This record gives sequence, C-alpha cells and structure tokens, in this order.
Amino acid sequence: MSSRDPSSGSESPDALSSVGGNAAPVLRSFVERIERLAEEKQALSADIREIFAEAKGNGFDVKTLRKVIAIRRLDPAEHAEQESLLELYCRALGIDPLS
Amino acid sequence: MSSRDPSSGSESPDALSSVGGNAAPVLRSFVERIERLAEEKQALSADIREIFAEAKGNGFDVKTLRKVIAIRRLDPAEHAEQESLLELYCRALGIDPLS
Amino acid sequence: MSSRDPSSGSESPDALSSVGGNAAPVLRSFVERIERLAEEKQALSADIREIFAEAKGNGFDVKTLRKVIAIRRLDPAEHAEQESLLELYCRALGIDPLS
Amino acid sequence: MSSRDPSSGSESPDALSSVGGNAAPVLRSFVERIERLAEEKQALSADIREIFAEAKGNGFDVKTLRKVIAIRRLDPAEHAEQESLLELYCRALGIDPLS
DNA sequence: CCGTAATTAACAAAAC
DNA sequence: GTTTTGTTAATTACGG
Repeated sequence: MSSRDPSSGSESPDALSSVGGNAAPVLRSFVERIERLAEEKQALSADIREIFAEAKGNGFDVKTLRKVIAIRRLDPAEHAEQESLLELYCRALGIDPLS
Repeated sequence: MSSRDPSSGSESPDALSSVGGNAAPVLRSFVERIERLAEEKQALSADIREIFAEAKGNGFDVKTLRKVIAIRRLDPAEHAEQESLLELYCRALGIDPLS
Repeated sequence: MSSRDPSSGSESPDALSSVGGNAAPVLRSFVERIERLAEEKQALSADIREIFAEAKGNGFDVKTLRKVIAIRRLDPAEHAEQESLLELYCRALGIDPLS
Repeated sequence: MSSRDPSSGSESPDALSSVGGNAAPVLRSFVERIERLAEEKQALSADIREIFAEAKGNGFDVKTLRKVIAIRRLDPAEHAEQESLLELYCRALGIDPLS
C-alpha cells in the first residue's frame, strides 16, 4: 500500500503530511506541472488545427491529408524511404512529385 | 472530391495552382509542419505520463490525481451541475451517493 | 517454445498427440470456439451501446448513467474510500469538492 | 437540451418526473438492463479465458493462439478464404492442416 | 447546434 | 508486483 494512502498511515494528524513535511505543496506542484504541460499540448492541437485549415484554404482535402499523415506514421519503412508515401499520394492527386 | 483533383479542371485561377503551378512542395510543407507539431504533442504526452508516474512514486493515487485535475479544468458551475445530476440518479436508484 | 512444436519430440504420450495424432482439428476447434464466444461478446457490447443510446433518447445523461453504474459495481467501502481520498486531495488544493 | 435534464424543465416538482410519470423506474430499468448484459459479457470473457486455459492444457501456446485469432479477426480476406491463416499456423507448428 | 467520426486517454487483462 | 498490451470509453474535430 502506498505511503501516502491515508488508510495506511496513522502517525500523522493530517493525512496529507508525510514524514518530514506537509504533502499538500508536493501535490500542488505535481498538479501544476501536469496542467502546464496539458496547456502546451492544447496549444499544439490548436496549431495543428490551424495548419489543416490553412491547407484546406489552399485547396487540399483535409480528410485525405489526415490519412496521408496517418499512413506515414504507421509505415514501418518510413525511416528508410520516408518520401515514398507522399509521392504516391501526389501521383494519386495528379501532382508531379518531382516538381 | 478535393479541388486539387486534376479531373476537376486545371485552368482555374484558384487554389489548384500555387505560385508556379507546383502543388507538391506546398503539400509536402503542410504535411511536414503538421508532423513536426504532432511529434511535439506526443513528447508532451510522454512528459505528462512521466509526471503521473513520479507522483505515483511519491505515494499519490494516480486515478484520484486525474480526477482532481479534471475538476479544476471544469468551471465550478458545470461541475456542480454534474454532481447534482449524479446525486439525482443515485437517489432515484436508492443509492447513497457517498456510499 | 510450445510443447506442440514437433522439434521437441513426437513419441511422448502427452498433449502433443490427440487421439489419432491429429492436432490440427483440435487447434481448429479451440480457435473456433473462442471466435464464437468473442462474437457473442461483441454482440453484447453492441446491445449495451444501444441501450445507452435509447436512454439518451429518453432524456438521460449517458455520462452520468455510466457513473451510477460504476458506483453500483463497486462495493460501498471501496467507493467511500475513493471519495474520501478525492476530498483529501481537493482540500489540499483548496478546492471545494462540491464546487 | 434533454427533456430529462433537470436544468431545462421546471413544470415538475421532481426533476426525475417526466410528463405522465416518474422517471425513476425508467432509469432503474435502463440501469438493470445494462447491468444484466454487462454480466453476460463478463461471463463470456470468463468462458474465453477458460478455453485458452484448456488449450494450454492441451499443449498449445496461448500467446500464439491469441495472435492467430487476432490476425484472423483483422484479415480483410477472412470471408473469402477463412481457413488459410489457420492452415498457415498449422504448418508453422508442423501440424498437417489436412489431417 | 447536433450528430457522427477520428483521435486520444483510461481501464482491464496478461506476460514477465 | 510491475510492465506491457489490448480493449473500451471520453474527448475532440469535422460536416450537415
């Protein structure tokens, strides 16, 4: 059982106190660190959405774009020949991949 | 169908043609920008997981930690509404919501 | 390595040999029995989803519904413990658990 | 907003009452139907586990067995030539698939 | 604004 | 017991 689980400790008058100090600041620190990173994550999501919107504005199909990216992500050979899938889709769209 | 589909015509002045008529580099750029941000997002997810693990190592209960963070994310009114709805359902079923 | 690997010997009286020495039908039988049950399981999942949808159509909040069911599944002591831990964390962070 | 959401309705003195009656029995019915199906689902999971155990007792490797089943499930051609994968694994195990 | 569909996170089960 | 994997639920994003 965890040492911070109040059901297992009874030597302290405050269940959020660990040996040598109050656990509340520690808890607060963990929570805030996580919240900070979560915010950054959301910001990145917003950025990504923005780029999809921009691509859409440039005439690309967002759904297809997502598929291309998903396939590239899953392709086991992506590190060997990372360009090939994009070229494939360029050809499928009638775009010269060499241009 | 995407407007970049060459079957829909290529003489139009719209997004079908980028400067110089080469859409592939534009597509490639969008894909790479998105992939870059997606990588950063994944890295943040990993960081968050790490912090939860660290908190667990410090004796905190991860599941409860997630709950508190979720409560903080919600605005108080919304949380109160959810709570009261839960109590309502519990009463309808004859459950003590505090068990 | 599986004991059905023929490289481990075939003259033994153990599970390697079924009646008549034909393991393939036995394997096939296991696979098919499992697949059959797995299908039934999926069907039940679909049924459950359907009921949630029906409840939603009757004005119930699905998320809350899931919560009540989860509470009923837990034994009361365990639920009470989770609740008190949550309150503890909330107090440490200066949150009113009832918002 | 849902008609059973207490925040949207004010014509009833009891938020769990819908037009023409008390909603509690309806709620209870939904909950019980779901719980019933969930129980059946768990029972099936137990059955499946049992069969894996039985297969193991017959000398089959459970992990490999799971893989065979997973692949069969994902195989898009499974309806056309459902037997082929099993035969493949029989051969890999040195078992005559025609026996 | 709502319902649907895709992604992502939480949970449960299994392997080590 | 812990770590990983597979399944299931919740969130989020897109289209109507």
